Amino acid sequence: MIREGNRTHHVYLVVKGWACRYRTNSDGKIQILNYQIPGDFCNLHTTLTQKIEYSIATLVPSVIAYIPHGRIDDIYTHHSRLTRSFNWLALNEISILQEWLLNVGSRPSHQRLAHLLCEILIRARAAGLTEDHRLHLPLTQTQLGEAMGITQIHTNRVLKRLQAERLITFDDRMLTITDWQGIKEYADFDARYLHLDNAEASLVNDL
Amino acid sequence: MIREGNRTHHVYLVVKGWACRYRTNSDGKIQILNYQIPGDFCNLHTTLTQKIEYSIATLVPSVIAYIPHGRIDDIYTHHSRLTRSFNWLALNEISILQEWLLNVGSRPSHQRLAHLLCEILIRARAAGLTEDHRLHLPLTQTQLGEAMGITQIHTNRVLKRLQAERLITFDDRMLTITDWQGIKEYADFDARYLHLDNAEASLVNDL
DNA sequence: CGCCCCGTTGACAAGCCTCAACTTGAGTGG
DNA sequence: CCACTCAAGTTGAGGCTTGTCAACGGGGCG
Repeated sequence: MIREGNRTHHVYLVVKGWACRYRTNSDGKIQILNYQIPGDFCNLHTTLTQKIEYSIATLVPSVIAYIPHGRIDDIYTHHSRLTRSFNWLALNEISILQEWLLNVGSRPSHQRLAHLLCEILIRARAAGLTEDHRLHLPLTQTQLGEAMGITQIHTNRVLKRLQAERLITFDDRMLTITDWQGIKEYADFDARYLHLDNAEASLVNDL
Repeated sequence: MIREGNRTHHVYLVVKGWACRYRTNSDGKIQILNYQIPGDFCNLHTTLTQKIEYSIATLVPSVIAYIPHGRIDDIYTHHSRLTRSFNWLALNEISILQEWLLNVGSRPSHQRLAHLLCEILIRARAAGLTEDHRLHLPLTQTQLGEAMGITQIHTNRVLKRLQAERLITFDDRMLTITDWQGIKEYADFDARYLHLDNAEASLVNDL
């Protein structure tokens, strides 16, 4: 959708599908910075600076809403309640990024994957994408690895391990958490950082 | 200064000294999320939710300004220009966190350290803490390691390596970048993500 | 003097990466 | 309908990076 370094005059909102924000370093390695599911903005940054410092890609065919910057500027100047909501979204992104940094910086790969899957399940559930503890997860092992800073091959081995420990099953893009309490403890996962009790969804409806 | 999970009624601003935000996982490992130098806010988060999800500590004896939340709320409702500045600060923190995530997730430890030192030099320079390419850096090897997700022992080895490659010297808390162009290329460092050309400092003066 | 924090160094082990080969399934073109 | 290609996944062997454990030195401070 957009490449690092370009300019854009729109903010992108995922309506349907999956997208991700990522950066590449000079070795060509990709680091995924966050996933976006329906209801998530991809590039809040560009509401204040038009230059974009990361790339955005859809991971499956998706429906994306384009919101012109002028519209956002309008909100900033005339709707203080909505402006606070935007601020809230930015701070929420900080929370998630901090958790990812903790995850990548301090947990071994099996806990790292378990933690990522926990986050994905909770966020997907909030977006209405789950049935019980099942979820269509359209990510390849490569893309999961890029979010955790490990290779696709190692992601494969760690996925096998989580399945062998009877915490999940993952076949044909269908993820099932078979032991939610177990994986939460295994991953040291605490959902509070996602702030899902707050009314972030209302912002989307107001637009 | 504050521990994870507490509540606070103030936003902290570093006036003099060094502080850091960090999280600990259940193994007791610490991950530093950002350093704060004079002019930096420690906990913008608490402007919207009073619960704090990370700990904050000073790294040297420091001077910290306490700004009551009421004051910030006042700004949100009456000063739209300043509100935008706060929003800008939040988005800037996102930029830095994203860069840290890229650093920890995709670079080997020697590049990781080099990149961190580049960032520190640039930010310290903007805060007027440098003389030329020298800087009093009051961080222990343990604290540097906690920002990069590596152990103190390995940090020691990597520091030696950067010195052996004649990129830096670091003795008695005095850091000198002896080859700025060299270390930038070595670390794959591009300062744009810090947004130092923008007028973030003006916010502090206005308060 | 003794204690503690910080840094230094070495030996060894574990985790993860790289390289490589192979399988499967979906899509494409003859 | 079949051959071919390509993306995704699987598996094994070997090596590099980083962690762990342990010991030691120096400096600040009670």
